[in-house]
Amino acid sequence: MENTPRGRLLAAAAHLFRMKGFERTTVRDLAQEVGIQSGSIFHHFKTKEEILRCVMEEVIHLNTERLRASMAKANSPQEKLYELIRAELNSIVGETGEAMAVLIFEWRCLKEDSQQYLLELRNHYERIWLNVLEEAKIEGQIAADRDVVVLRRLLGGALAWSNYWYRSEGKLDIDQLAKQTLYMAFPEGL
Amino acid sequence: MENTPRGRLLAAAAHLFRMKGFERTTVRDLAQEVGIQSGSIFHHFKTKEEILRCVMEEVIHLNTERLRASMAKANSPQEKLYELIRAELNSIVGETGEAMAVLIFEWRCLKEDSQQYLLELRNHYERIWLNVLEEAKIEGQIAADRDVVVLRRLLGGALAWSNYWYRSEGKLDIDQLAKQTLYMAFPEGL
DNA sequence: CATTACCAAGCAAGCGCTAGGTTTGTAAAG
DNA sequence: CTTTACAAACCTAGCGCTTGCTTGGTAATG
Repeated sequence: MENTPRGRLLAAAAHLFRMKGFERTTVRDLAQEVGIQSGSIFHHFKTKEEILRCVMEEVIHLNTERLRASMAKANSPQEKLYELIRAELNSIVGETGEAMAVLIFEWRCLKEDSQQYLLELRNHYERIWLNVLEEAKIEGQIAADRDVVVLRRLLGGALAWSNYWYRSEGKLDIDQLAKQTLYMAFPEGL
Repeated sequence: MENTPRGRLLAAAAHLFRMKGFERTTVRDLAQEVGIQSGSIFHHFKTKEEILRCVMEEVIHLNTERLRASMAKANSPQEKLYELIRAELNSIVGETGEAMAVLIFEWRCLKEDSQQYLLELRNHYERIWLNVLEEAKIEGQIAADRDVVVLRRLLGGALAWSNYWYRSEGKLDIDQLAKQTLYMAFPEGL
């Protein structure tokens, strides 16, 4: 996030929303976190909900870009699968982890139209995944009788969950976890 | 849930908390759902938080029992793994699905001591899983270089996620999904 | 001298929860 | 049977507090 008043607010919001949840975080909490008065927030954002939407929008954009970048350096389908997993894992347990958790947990706090808009962004992200999975299936890295959509959902859940339990200070580093996940999801490819 | 005023309140609470979240659900919403006045709720529960705790407590107990029951009819480690997956999947996408989602999403709304108490119940549940996984590893159904705790977490995430996307009306039934999950997680055993 | 960033004060609405009284179901006592 | 007793279930009314947000103004920057 940029070091503007707006950027600082979004960073603080991601942190507080993650810790306490959107509803339990008051605009006064948020204001205190960045050292301004609660009313001043509404100079930067129209509503509290807009802050949430911006946090989510930003993290989706960031991670879609990350996913694209990781595809650039991968060649074989096998390598692509590993890089996808590693990229998503980094999104979830890395710097953007708080915002990712917010994206998942505070979804219901958005109004209908915000949900619709973000859903489209999210679909672009998922398309990247599905394209690679379909390609890998054609090339035989994934067994013919497996549904790639179901596979993506199972895998997405497994990865998303790591936000809950994974701590980078532990003995398991991200690349190891990515390998374990790859091994779990794509035994045929190894 | 029993058909008592209390039971009806808990069922309605699970439903509303799932749809709107704990904070966004007011005691007035809840009262309207069961057809009483908002003040009457506090004849049955001391606080709103207690309602949440009871919903969670009940679903953990229910599912632990379900897990135990499913173990009773399984023999081989392989069969046990399948039954565990099937049981957890039924907890997540079946009747208790709403309460399960509440357990996951509204955790932060609990006070510290409620969290501590429920964590212990949750640990009993997880122990059943880990015992079976460790047994399966000893018997060679799980490769020696795989960490069963990590495996359980990946698998737990994949299953929990199904609460998001799985609809029983679709073409994929629960047993099929359980098989796909088993296949993903334990390729060695097949 | 406009734009951006902020403060101070407070409003209207909604919140969880309480107090005190009323109804309803049940079962023993007369 | 009827009466009495009593607790569980519920209602009415509203208190005290917090919430998101507004308004009208000030200070600093370029």
